[in-house]
Amino acid sequence: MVRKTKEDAELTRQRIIDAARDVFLVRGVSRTSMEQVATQAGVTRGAIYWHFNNKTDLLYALRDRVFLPLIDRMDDTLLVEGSTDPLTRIENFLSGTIKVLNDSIETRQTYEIMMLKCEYVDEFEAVLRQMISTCSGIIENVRLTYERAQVKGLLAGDLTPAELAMDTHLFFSGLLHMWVKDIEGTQLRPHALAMIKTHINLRRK
Amino acid sequence: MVRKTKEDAELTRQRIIDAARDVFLVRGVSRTSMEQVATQAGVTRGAIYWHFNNKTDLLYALRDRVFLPLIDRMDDTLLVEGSTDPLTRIENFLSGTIKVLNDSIETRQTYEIMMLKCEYVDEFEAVLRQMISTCSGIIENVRLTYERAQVKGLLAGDLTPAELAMDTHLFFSGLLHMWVKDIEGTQLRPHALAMIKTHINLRRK
DNA sequence: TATTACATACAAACATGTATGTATGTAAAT
DNA sequence: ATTTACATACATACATGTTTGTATGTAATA
Repeated sequence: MVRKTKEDAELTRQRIIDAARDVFLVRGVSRTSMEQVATQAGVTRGAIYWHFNNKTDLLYALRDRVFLPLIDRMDDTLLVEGSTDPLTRIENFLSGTIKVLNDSIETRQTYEIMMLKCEYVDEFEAVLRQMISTCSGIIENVRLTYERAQVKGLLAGDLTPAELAMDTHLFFSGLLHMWVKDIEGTQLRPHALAMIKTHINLRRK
Repeated sequence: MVRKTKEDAELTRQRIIDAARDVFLVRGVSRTSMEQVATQAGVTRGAIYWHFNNKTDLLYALRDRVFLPLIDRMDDTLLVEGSTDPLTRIENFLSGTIKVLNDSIETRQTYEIMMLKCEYVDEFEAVLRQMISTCSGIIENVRLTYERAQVKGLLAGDLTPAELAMDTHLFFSGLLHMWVKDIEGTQLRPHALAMIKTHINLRRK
């Protein structure tokens, strides 16, 4: 039994998180035992319990590693006025998220676990509430961006930015769910970016 | 131990399904033991195993009781030409599903269990595949209905019926997910019908 | 030396599926 | 109409296994 440096301990911790992700993906969170995670990580259960209080904490760590960077990215894409028009900024925000899903297997798998492989009961219901709260933030940012588009005369039809933002949010929420469910990546994934473009074009004058 | 008539046995079976739904909703499918379902149903585990092979079969029964009628309803609303125009038929199909969710606690709870309280692993992955297959059928029916709307000159913009059908499907998929997640029914549920109307209006000339 | 980052051992609880027991329904024979 | 044989619809008991969390041990770091 070899004690480690702090850096080594952190590597062990990350290795445990990676292992959890692998096993959660196959077995689902509830049916995964801590022994299985330990085996996958090449440590013992004692090590897991040193780093994490329980399975839920492990799942939190897994989730935070992926979702926090995504949320940080959101403000950059939507609210920072650059050379692109507001509608293109919304499109870039949506397609950027799809690109991250395409590029990062970690992100992809974490989404899949959160959407299809865990049950929102007990202490985990709070996570659902957080997700809904994050959605409210996103909707607000999209609404603000649609307002900018309206001011610039870019919007078709006579719907309000709030209505458009809600419609877009529901569209994108559905897209994410269907994207994740397209496990073999043949039915929806190849078309996701085109669908986003279509969606934005539907509201462009 | 009193043996029952066939009719009584069927009542026992339905009572077990109802009990399972109640317990699954609170504890999640995986964390629910068959003993808990038995207690809730007022029978013993032996009775459950008489009627169902295992927990997965019980979950199938629960699901089928709700989803089969919904799927049957689909063709009626979309494909049967009545006095209403095709866009209104799409709107009625979408809002009709929301109305069923509002009116039937059983439907509502089953959706919640299927979306938030179970993990799609092992034998249950097949259910996910079935759901995706059902979605394809819905998309096709919506596309056909959008085509009818196009022939009648009701569509705004220059998108194809296939593109519109896909956008609508993703919107509605997102709406269902967010609707189900609005557990306290205060954030999205009161506005769902209006959002559907908005969505359809966005494509009406 | 004290603390850390683990590994190993212990204790307890729970859950599943199956075997067996039992009372009653049902159809057929008398 | 009564009796019998069988099947049914459960309840109870059995057998087995797994999993969790915690206590304790241990080598290395700080």
